[in-house]
Amino acid sequence: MESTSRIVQALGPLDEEVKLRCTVDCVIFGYDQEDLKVLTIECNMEPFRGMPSLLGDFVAQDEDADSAAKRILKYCTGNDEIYLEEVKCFSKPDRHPFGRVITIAYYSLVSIPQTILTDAAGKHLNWRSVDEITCMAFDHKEILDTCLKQLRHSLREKPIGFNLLPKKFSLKQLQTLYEVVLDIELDKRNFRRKLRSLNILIDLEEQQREVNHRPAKLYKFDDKSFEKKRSNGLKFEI
Amino acid sequence: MESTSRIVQALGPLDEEVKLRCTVDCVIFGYDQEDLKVLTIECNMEPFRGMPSLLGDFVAQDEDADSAAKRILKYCTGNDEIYLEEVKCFSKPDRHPFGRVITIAYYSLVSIPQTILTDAAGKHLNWRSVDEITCMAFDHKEILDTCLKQLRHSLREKPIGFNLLPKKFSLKQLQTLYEVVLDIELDKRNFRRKLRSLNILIDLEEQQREVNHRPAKLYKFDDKSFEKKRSNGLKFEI
DNA sequence: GCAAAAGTGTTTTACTTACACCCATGT
DNA sequence: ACATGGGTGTAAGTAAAACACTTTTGC
Repeated sequence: MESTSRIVQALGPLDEEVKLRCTVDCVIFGYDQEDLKVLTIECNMEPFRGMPSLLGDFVAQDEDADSAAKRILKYCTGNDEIYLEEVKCFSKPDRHPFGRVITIAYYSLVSIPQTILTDAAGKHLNWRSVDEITCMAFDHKEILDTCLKQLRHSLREKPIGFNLLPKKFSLKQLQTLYEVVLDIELDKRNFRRKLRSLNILIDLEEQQREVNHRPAKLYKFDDKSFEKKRSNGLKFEI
Repeated sequence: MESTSRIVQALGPLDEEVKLRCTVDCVIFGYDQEDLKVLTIECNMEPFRGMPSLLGDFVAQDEDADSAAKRILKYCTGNDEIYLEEVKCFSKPDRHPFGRVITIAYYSLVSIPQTILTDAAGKHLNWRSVDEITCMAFDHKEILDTCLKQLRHSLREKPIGFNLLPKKFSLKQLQTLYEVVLDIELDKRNFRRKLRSLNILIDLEEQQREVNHRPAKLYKFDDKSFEKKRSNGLKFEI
């Protein structure tokens, strides 16, 4: 630091060299009742050509980072009412071969069967199992790992798992989701008791159809009720 | 989004207008056995002249955001071995009167009596009680509030409170710290039992001196032992 | 009627909460 | 000897964990 004034002024007029590019990258997690997947696009830039890349773009002049992330979600899925959480800024000086670029990383959560990838994007987009991705363009593998860690943490302390399921889901589907993403085993009866006690599910009085076994009851997440309970001190924890 | 290629390429050569300035702001929390305080500097820029401002600076060409934050800590305190946590990116297009500036906000934790503010910075720096700050330069009040919320959250789930105390501290000091920062009351015996069970404190077999009552035993935080226990699944929670 | 998954209670154990007295030091 | 805060244990209540059988549907 050259002088006090830099810090004192904090933000005075400066020369060009401190300007840099800023992007957002979205780790779009998807779930299809099997695997946790992540949406990738094939990179068409050397030296990463052909490698899977996260979905990202520059932050435009007239938008903030959140808006840029939502724009990407809308672009890929036609929808921007999607759970979105900022995770971390990646800013190593040499992280991008084309020059100084910092990236705000986000993750978001969708149910794969309920998500229609838009035509324009669809041609290039792939859902890949997070377990199977070993190598990605840029530092995207590091971003993915960081976001996955954050997802696992948030999943245990906030009721966000529902975003990975269809609007209507069975308790078994919900339990399996937690087991798959967190790589743990849960006791069926204890899991159900816990959710019953939280009182954040609405019984749709509807059943699964066309399953060759006893059909499960369907529920939806009662987000309004949860918000009310949370402000009264309800602690969600799986 | 104009075209697929922006997202596909993710980061191609672009014109100048997407470049912007990036700063870090540090919410340096300090504790003096009384109040939670935050380090501020008097803003010398219109239209915020005279108002308290957080400590911040531009991210330099050859450093990442973490390094910039550490540089600020070193500049203010002569020390960069300080607890530091990234919180959020602030990026509204109109947040800064001098043009497009995005800011990565961090908070850090120090014990005020153990912290010597460096001469150069000292002239302009003030510790202010977080309760008493109503108005700050730029969007720094919003940044402070966000970081304070994050601190309160992290304090309950990670053993970081020690960073606000001297290296040697009594159990009473530790309890009071939690009570002050979280604005709650804790039961003395239950608090002590919990810490004993976590087994993350080292009894220094030393006592307070020059107090006009029974002297308290002094402890230090056993960070190495905690890291070992944490990787074996120990959950810290106050 | 059989295969396949849904649904349901109880007991044991661990953790959390509430609570009151004696102890060591300085003055 | 007294004022001040330091230090300790127990009992009751609540939440977590472990565990097995009956029910409903499709074929």
